[in-house]
Amino acid sequence: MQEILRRQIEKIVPLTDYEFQLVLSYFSIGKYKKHQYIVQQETPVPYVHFVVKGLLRSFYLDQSGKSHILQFAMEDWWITDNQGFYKGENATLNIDCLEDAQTYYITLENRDQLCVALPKMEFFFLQKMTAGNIALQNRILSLMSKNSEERYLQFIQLYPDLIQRLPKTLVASYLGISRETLSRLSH
Amino acid sequence: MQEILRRQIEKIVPLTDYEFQLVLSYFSIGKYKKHQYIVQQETPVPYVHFVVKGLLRSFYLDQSGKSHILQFAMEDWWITDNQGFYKGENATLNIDCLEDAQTYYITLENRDQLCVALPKMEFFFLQKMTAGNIALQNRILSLMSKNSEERYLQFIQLYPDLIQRLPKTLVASYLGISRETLSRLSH
DNA sequence: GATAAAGTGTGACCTAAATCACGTCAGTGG
DNA sequence: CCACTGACGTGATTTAGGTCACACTTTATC
Repeated sequence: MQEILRRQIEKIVPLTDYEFQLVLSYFSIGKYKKHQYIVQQETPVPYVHFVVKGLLRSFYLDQSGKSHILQFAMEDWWITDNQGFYKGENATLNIDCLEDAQTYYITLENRDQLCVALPKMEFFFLQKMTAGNIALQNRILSLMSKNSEERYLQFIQLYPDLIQRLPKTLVASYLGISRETLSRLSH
Repeated sequence: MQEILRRQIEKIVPLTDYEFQLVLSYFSIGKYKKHQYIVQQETPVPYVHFVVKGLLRSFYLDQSGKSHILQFAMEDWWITDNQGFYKGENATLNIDCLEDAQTYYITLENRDQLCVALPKMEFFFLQKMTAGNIALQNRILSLMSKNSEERYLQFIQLYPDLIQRLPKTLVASYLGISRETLSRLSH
């Protein structure tokens, strides 16, 4: 179970058994049930979560009550409200579980201390953050330059494994289109 | 001129004079004229640029020939094609100068070596990347949840200094709306 | 195993924004 | 000083996608 985290880190920096145990010692384990919230708008965001099992989503509720999915996170993904977590502000997003889930979570203080104890972890986090940036930029360009169908096809291609676990309603909300429009696309 | 870079770094990590000279030694200075390209689609992306003077933009040309502005960069901002630069791929974006410009630029190898020579710089880059992530996520939510007018007003509010230096055509292209629609907004 | 709650498809209609097509004006460069 | 280019506004028309309203099916839940 912890191997999944180790494997991800080792794709970027090698770790001895001892070092990995050290890494782990900064994390806690959380178990959550479907529909459970782990971050709620207007409340603090103490943790970033590494998903070990299950499926979560972060979403924004706009003034008119519509929800917009910013991110999904299944096994091997990280999730939090970045703005709240890194700037120490209250959440603007909600995060809840689409399936029963288990995560390793860490506070910002612990993350920073981990980087002091094991400096190569800072490089790991920098690489992850960089990869996140690239993905976000591509999503922006996709929103600006592609129509609904093209975005849907791109999503299928990028996340073939995710799509099987998601109702189309949620995919639509991620793509920024209505449920009905998506329904009409998949003939 | 170099003070602008020093001030930005020192907002995150303190530097001695010696350390700052060390930092600088990894950068080169580039001067560019209005309309000049510093990154071109389908070619390598050797540098990330810190803008010291002037104004640049990165944009994506889609299949139909429409251009979509991903980012502006004026003094005190960083700019590159992230995907090309960090993954060592050819550019998918173009970057050109909207005004005569001057930058400090650095290769990925030099950045990494700088972080070895002065580890706190890695923390600096991590913080910058994190801030970038937050901004990108907010932009995505804005694209998904706001209409043209709301996005325009938000832009004015976020970048009051930028807007004075930009023709509305380019602002429209950044916001993902047509020139004409933007024109009709500002009554 | 009954009842409720999600998920999905589809028709009818509406609307924000794109597109096309002008005209005007300012700046720039030969 | 003239010609060209880019910026900007504005009308007329089109269109992708949103919204509303139903029906039907599948999945949870007590």
